[in-house]
Amino acid sequence: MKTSNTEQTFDPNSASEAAATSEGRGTYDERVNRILAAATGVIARVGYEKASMRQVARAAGVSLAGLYHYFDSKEKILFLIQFRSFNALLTGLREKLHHVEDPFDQLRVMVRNHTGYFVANMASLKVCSHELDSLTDEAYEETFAIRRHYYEVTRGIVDRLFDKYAPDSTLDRHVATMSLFGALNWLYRWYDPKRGGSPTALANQLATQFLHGILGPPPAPDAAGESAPP
Amino acid sequence: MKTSNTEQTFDPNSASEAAATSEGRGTYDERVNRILAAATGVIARVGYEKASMRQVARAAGVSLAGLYHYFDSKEKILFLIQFRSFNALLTGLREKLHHVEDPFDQLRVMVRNHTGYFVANMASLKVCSHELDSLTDEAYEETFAIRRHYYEVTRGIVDRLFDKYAPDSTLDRHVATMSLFGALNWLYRWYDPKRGGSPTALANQLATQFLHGILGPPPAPDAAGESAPP
DNA sequence: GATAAAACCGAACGTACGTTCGTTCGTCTT
DNA sequence: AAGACGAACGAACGTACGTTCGGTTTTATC
Repeated sequence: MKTSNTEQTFDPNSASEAAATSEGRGTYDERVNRILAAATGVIARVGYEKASMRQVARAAGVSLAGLYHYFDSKEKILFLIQFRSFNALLTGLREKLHHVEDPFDQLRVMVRNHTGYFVANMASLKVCSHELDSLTDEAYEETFAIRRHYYEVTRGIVDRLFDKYAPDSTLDRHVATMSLFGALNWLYRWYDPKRGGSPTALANQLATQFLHGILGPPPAPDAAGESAPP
Repeated sequence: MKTSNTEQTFDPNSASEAAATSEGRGTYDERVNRILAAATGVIARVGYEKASMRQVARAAGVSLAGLYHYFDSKEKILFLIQFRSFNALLTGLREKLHHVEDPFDQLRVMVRNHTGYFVANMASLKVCSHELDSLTDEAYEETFAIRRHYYEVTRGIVDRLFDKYAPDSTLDRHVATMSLFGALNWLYRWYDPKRGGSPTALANQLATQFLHGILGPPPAPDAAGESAPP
């Protein structure tokens, strides 16, 4: 009995209860993941609306009807791709933030986490950045909720940055946060891991630009000792 | 005889030779522009692939067949929307740059030009930012060429900024330029003119963040007199 | 008011899509 | 050996799409 995908709900927990019911070629979860990976590639290349289930089936090495044995619908495939990516981004970020205190370092952790996941899963994050509005109803609401959590965690870092290092700044914090997301979510349009610099250099530069951008030139060499970042 | 749209080429010059051959409801060009505006709204709302010619025709107040009297194909409609927007962005920027010398001010001009055109034509720029890869062959090449020119003008400003104010910076100038485009092209995802601040405040903040971001804190209060922006 | 061109439209054509149906083939369990 | 179930597939269904065709109405010119 398969637990999640053949049901009608949008519960994205994908682990089967039984570990390996059939070993024809990998477990059930492994076959799901392989098909999802193929679908991610196709959707990233041609876009969700233009990607046909026949294309996905061919790329995954199954028949068109076989595809529907694993997924209820085309939208469910997109939902799973997005939900898993956003979830990985968010939980990865929350874990890494536990070990860091200063908002200056937290911002660097956030940028490194995002670019790191991007470089390791370029197709997935392209689909996440480009197909934000392709889901409908509950599937949309559910991914939207995670994205809002991701925003709020990031916004919290930005708030603490302003409060600690630039409490008198007139910059709008929402605009600042969204400009950071813009720089990050635009990566899929131009970054080429073969030609661009190393992922770490990319993350460092994006974080540095953002930090200098909102903290600006130090007010003047006269204030108290807590005005300069460590 | 109509000059451009009914031909098979992708020449986007839209001015008819005869000023007003028909006055039923506006000139030929006015009718073309009204249909294009309606198409822009539909494509911005539901996406290019999902937008049907029937939907566009209904929004424009013409029949499905009547639509094909003005445009050869669906792709040509998207091409015209993108070509005209990119062209307006680029020529507007080039004009405004003529009166400005310092790269610091030039960058502010660029950001103001882009955000200003965005706020005045939100649907068009959403289509331009989101449907970059929906054109094929010559239509794609032609819009790609303008986008490259737009990049090169902006990159020139960034280069002069670095050369004049931060010649020893280790930041990658391509990454810096693309992060600026990311912040600008992501606007359509979140900026709401009713709730967000004024467009000028938005432009000022984005320009300030970018300038401080790449110029960083002044190296130290010991260098020569040309290290601080005017 | 006749004539020609432009403007416009209802109806259809062919195709590709997402999804479903009925069935077969193995492989477990009993 | 029998039964049950997961995995997989070929073929089809209904629909919506982009585009075209043949014709009618409107407008401009003489």
